[in-house]
Amino acid sequence: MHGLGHLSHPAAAAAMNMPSGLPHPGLVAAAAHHGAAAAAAAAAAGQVAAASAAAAVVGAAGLASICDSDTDPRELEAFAERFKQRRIKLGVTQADVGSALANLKIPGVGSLSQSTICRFESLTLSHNNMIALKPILQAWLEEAEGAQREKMNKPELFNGGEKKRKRTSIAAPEKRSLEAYFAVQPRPSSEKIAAIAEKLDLKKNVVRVWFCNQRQKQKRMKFSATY
DNA sequence: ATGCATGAGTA
DNA sequence: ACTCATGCATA
Repeated sequence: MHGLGHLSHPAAAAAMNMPSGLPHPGLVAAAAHHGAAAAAAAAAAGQVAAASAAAAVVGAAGLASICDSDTDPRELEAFAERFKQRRIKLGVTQADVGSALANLKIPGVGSLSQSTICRFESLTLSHNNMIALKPILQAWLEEAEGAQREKMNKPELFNGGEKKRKRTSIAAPEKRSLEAYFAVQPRPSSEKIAAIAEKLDLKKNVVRVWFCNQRQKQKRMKFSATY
């Protein structure tokens, strides 16, 4: 219901889909989308992209490593932990941080959900996503600690007769089967998906999305070796 | 904290 | 039809 402008940026757009499989990309790719939150990621991605571009210029052809501390997994991990620690010290919840980001008047930066803050702290986001969010959360942390006496508010009360989204739950047996299929073929064809769906008596779309989410999981910082 | 889902951007 | 960032709903 609330509208924060959308942004379009060639830099981020040009590096959207990563060439999975080849020598790991030290590039920054991030996408913008979703309402207000979209703008946030967009801005962050833009900044990082610019920085990477500058550093990339050095490596002519053969080299492709970015020794930037901001992209170093260890640095991110350390920051995430420090962040959580200090956040708790401030007596602020993950949800609070998320909404407070909007009050931080960074151009194009809106609010984020409790889910995203949680995932940032637990490193269960993609490496690129972590890099994009770090500067934003760091800015919030500094401001929050600086004005530790201020008050925070988030009077967002709006309601109507909106239909609640239902979360379909896949039973354990079916889930095990899916995992088995995934181990053999992480990217089944549409036909294969249809077959699996029928066999497990699940909607084809549910199966398709399950595979998509499973692939994303593998790319999360915490479990991916492809930093 | 995490499962299933959406939507923009890309190919 | 996929990837990727992100979120609602829920355990």
